[in-house]
Amino acid sequence: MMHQPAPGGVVPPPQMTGDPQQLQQYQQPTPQQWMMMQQQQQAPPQPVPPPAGWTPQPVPPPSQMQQYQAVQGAVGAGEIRSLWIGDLQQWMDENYLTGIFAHTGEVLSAKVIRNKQTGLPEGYGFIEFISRGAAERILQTYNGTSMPSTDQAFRLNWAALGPGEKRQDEGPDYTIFVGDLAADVTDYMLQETFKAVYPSIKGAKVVTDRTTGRSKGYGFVRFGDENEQIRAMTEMNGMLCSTRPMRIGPAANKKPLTMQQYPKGYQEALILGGLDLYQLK
DNA sequence: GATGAGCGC
Repeated sequence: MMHQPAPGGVVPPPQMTGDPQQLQQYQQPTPQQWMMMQQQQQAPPQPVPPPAGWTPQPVPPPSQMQQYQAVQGAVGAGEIRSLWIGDLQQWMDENYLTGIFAHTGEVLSAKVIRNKQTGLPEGYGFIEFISRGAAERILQTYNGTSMPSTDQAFRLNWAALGPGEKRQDEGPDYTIFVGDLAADVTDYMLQETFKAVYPSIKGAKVVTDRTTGRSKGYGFVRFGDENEQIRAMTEMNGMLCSTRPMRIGPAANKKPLTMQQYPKGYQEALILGGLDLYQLK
């Protein structure tokens, strides 16, 4: 196992006594506010505005965070020290997120992304730590384990961008399906397996069960270069990743190309064929 | 087990 208990200085949470990858049905003593909110939430499945009293207490940042705020400027600028967190439930707010890691003293802030129109959480957020190392420890230690007060697994990853940065299209992705993966294969391992031979690799993702966080045994690898995608389909089929040979197939692309990504002649054919432009945007 | 969906104003 690559994972290790958090090194000195960081008190591991109580559920972290064993292998973090072994999911536990551990239930932490439940803060009442969260439970109450959870119940409110479950009763009427509301599409629209958060009930008043959604947030039990406004978030006064713990005083220790302010100390670290000062440190922040000294920390390497441009260093990514935020984690992206997904699969959040609706009642999980900034308080909840910072609370989880408060004992480390290394959390700077948390942000839950909400829909601008409805104000409802989008199901993901960001957590900023005092350093990349701190964030990495959290990622290693918690990813895949149960979130407090739930049997929902943490889904954590590096934040790809800093706040305010724009995600730019680097062109289309060429994706392959990879099946027969061993249970221990992670996004990172999958990507590394291809990286040396296919430099255009953009990312790899192992599909996991939403609640347990366990691998479903298949995933996707994205390339920037179509030729590398095509080569990988044959060259990597049957190659070992972790302990098992991969079975590679074409990816069923759920996300259609944008109109600009089609070759010119093909665009016209689509239009003549009555395919609406807006379906492709 | 067999075709996801996840990046901030």
